[in-house]
Amino acid sequence: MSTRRPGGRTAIVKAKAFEAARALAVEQGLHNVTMPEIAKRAGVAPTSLYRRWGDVGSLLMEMAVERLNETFPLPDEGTLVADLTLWARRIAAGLNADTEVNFFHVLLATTAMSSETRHHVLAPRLEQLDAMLGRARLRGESAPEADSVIDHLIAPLYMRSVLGMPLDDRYADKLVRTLLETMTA
Amino acid sequence: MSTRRPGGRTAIVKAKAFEAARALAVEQGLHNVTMPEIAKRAGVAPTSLYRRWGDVGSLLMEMAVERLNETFPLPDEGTLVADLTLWARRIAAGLNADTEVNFFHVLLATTAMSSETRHHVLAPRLEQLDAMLGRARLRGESAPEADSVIDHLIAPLYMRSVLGMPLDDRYADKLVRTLLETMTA
DNA sequence: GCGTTAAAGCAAATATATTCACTTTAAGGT
DNA sequence: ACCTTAAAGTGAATATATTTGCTTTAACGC
Repeated sequence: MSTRRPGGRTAIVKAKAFEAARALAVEQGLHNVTMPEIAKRAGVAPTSLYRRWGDVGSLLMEMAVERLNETFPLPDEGTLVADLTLWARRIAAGLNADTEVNFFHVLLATTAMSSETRHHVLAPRLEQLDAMLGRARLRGESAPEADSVIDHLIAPLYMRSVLGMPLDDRYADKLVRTLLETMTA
Repeated sequence: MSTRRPGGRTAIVKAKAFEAARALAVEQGLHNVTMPEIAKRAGVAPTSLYRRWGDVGSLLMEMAVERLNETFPLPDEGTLVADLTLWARRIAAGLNADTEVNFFHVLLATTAMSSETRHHVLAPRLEQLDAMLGRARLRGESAPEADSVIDHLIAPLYMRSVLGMPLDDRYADKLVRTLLETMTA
């Protein structure tokens, strides 16, 4: 039988590879990260990385998804304003941090991505967002559509990061306010 | 003396290289485009490309900027709604077109870009936007800040393209409406 | 613990990108 | 037309990424 063996060494290689990839990405930019470099920094054999991930793009993508879920879990604070505010602030902080990879940069940098892959990666997040908005509605709050949140909260945050415009809590809060006002209007 | 010679052959090489780069980018994705491939398709020597642009990223970036300015000049239609609507619809159409490179994809894919380079590339566009909004104000119309246009018109369009969400004229129009309403509110 | 074998490591082969030293072509000034 | 030389081309050298075949290690089931 073919039994998987995700424990011990395998897990260690993955952790070391992801950490090396993250570090290299923030130090020298996503598109300068290569398999041999990751392998060297992680202290593992390049062959192991090629075998498991095929190419740098896939490795970076998996790393970024894992990090996204660990670092930016969708909040559940009891009110929608609180949830949105916390989430927006966290994203702003992450985009500012120079130890963090920008998830959307990775999404774009690893572009070969078929629409299936993209969907596979994004769908769970979208579900979490829907869940967050659903909870708000169950509490009797009025909540915007998920699409509106993407359009007027997430999109501006990432766009500003891409354009090199400053991002802070005040700005994040303003986006939340605009989003909720537009909805009631 | 060192006199430049941008005419004749030099211009032809540039045109052929840009066209080859565009075609390859839309066919196989930005990150699969290589110098040797561009050279082959363009029918020019790889050395010429390396000498002139240094690396693929710079070549793609220059190509994308040139295309952006040719394909999406900022409109001047006489009213702000008309300007914004036309612009938004053009961007939506460009993002849908499978013969067109997505400028922001390039901006991100060629990430090594220093903030100076980024500024250098984006500043002219920002000025054009400011000019467009300025014209509206001179006509006595009330116009949003350039930042708002970026946050609530440009950002959603590109974000939806990245996420693989559908983009059409109706959606573009809706964004324009929301933008102008939010402003007056 | 022990055996099986998934997954890592190693070394060498191959493919691909990039640079270098040099030659040829033709743009722009006279 | 003719010179000068910027810019393109050529072929070979080098560097770097990727693949391949084989060996070693150690995770998981008994």
